[in-house]
Amino acid sequence: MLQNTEPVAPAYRRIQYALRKRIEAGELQPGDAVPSERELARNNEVSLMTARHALAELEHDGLVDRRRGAGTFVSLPKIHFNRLASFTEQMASRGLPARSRILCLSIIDGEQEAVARLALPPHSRLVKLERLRQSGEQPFAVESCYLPADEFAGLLSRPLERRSLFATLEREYGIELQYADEEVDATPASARIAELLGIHAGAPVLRIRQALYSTGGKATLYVIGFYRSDRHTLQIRRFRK
Amino acid sequence: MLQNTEPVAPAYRRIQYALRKRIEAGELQPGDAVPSERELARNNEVSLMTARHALAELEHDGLVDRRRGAGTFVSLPKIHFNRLASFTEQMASRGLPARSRILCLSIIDGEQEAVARLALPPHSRLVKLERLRQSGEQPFAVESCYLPADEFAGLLSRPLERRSLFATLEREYGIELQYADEEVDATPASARIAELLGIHAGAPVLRIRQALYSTGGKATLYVIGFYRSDRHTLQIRRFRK
DNA sequence: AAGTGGTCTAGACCACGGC
DNA sequence: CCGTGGTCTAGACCACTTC
Repeated sequence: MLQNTEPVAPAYRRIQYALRKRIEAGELQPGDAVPSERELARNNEVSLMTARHALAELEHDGLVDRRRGAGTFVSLPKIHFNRLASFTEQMASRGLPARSRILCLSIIDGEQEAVARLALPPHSRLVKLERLRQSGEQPFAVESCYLPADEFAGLLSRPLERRSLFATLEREYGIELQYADEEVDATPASARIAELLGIHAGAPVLRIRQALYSTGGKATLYVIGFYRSDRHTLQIRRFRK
Repeated sequence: MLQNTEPVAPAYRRIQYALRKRIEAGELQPGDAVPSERELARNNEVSLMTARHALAELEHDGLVDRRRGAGTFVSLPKIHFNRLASFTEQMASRGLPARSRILCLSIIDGEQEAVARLALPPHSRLVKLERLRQSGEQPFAVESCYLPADEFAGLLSRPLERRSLFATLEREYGIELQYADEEVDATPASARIAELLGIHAGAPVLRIRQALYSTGGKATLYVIGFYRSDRHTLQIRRFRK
């Protein structure tokens, strides 16, 4: 007879989940000791190896530090370097007011560069969303996003004024963005860009071209942005190994 | 009586080491199956958990992929995105000829920005090394490096024309560079930079300021570089999580 | 069906840290 | 000294993939 086998999380996952929640809730602060392997084993009625597995993975994820002879401690909140974040998220993390104005939202064709970067057949139709990014009243970037029209034509009727594109893609389309490859260079502002950004034509702006990939390595979004370089610097951390 | 207890690597480390060597030697190619947990346990006379530990860490390090029911396989050689690399290394990885001309190598003081970024006392003396970077005969960047003069005055008599600064620091000074924080923006070329790079004054160039940190998070090297943006674009990969 | 990785047990001894 | 994490055993059952 078939049991009603609802999938149950492994013990070590449940232990991790409980600890994560206590850390996120602030009940366990950075530097605080978390329960030892033996304690976790007793309290959760699992063997030492299982409790150990839970803590070892948490350490690997950077949530805790383990010190032999001393214990396991909540680690300092890790700074996310090189994290792919939406404009809205970036501004929020700096405590700045984020606004954007939609300059263009339509279906286009003939954007060869975007089509190529999205690995689509030539002449594919695209949704184009162009926005002026502002911090308060100060404009500092013009960003154009391109997506395959086949899948995302519905975006034309979404409230993109109010909700971030990332959020819409993730919540309404179930898209899980994974990473972006970016190409950065410096270029003189065109007359149009200059006017939108309130600078002189020909002034240097930072140009960032991003191809964003979702689960499975599928290219789903291509973005070209022009940034006033007096109001925006790009921060990167690179590692030797 | 004290045994001659020469420290011996744990069993799982020895297993990892052996597998790593076989992979590096090309005996195990990407996609090839590596011995299963049970095989490793038998052959190395360890328990299953120990063999498992060895493979689990190798997976975590990205050397192998594990698939339940199928086996453990050598993973595709991972590409190092966002790797901190010297000019010499970067050019080599693209198969381009790298050259540089030293414009200035001396001890200076009064470079406040560099002093601040290196977290040194206000009027510290610095070694300044300024170089014109060329790919073949084409100049494409001017880079100025600053290091604390106290530690690195000896650089003045090193053969920096022939050997990369990174290599000199790593081999002769035992410095282990770990990571760099970079700030990128666009700026108009000054008259001097323009002349060196063979472009017009005021043309947009990419400005990259790097603080390089060695083991222990110590700031060791500060670099300001100006890059012709028609010959150099910066590539970054950002991750969502 | 045979083999694989995933989870887990109920112990053991060791090396190390802090008191 | 005691408690901590680090390593390890000799098994077990399960879920999954491959054939």
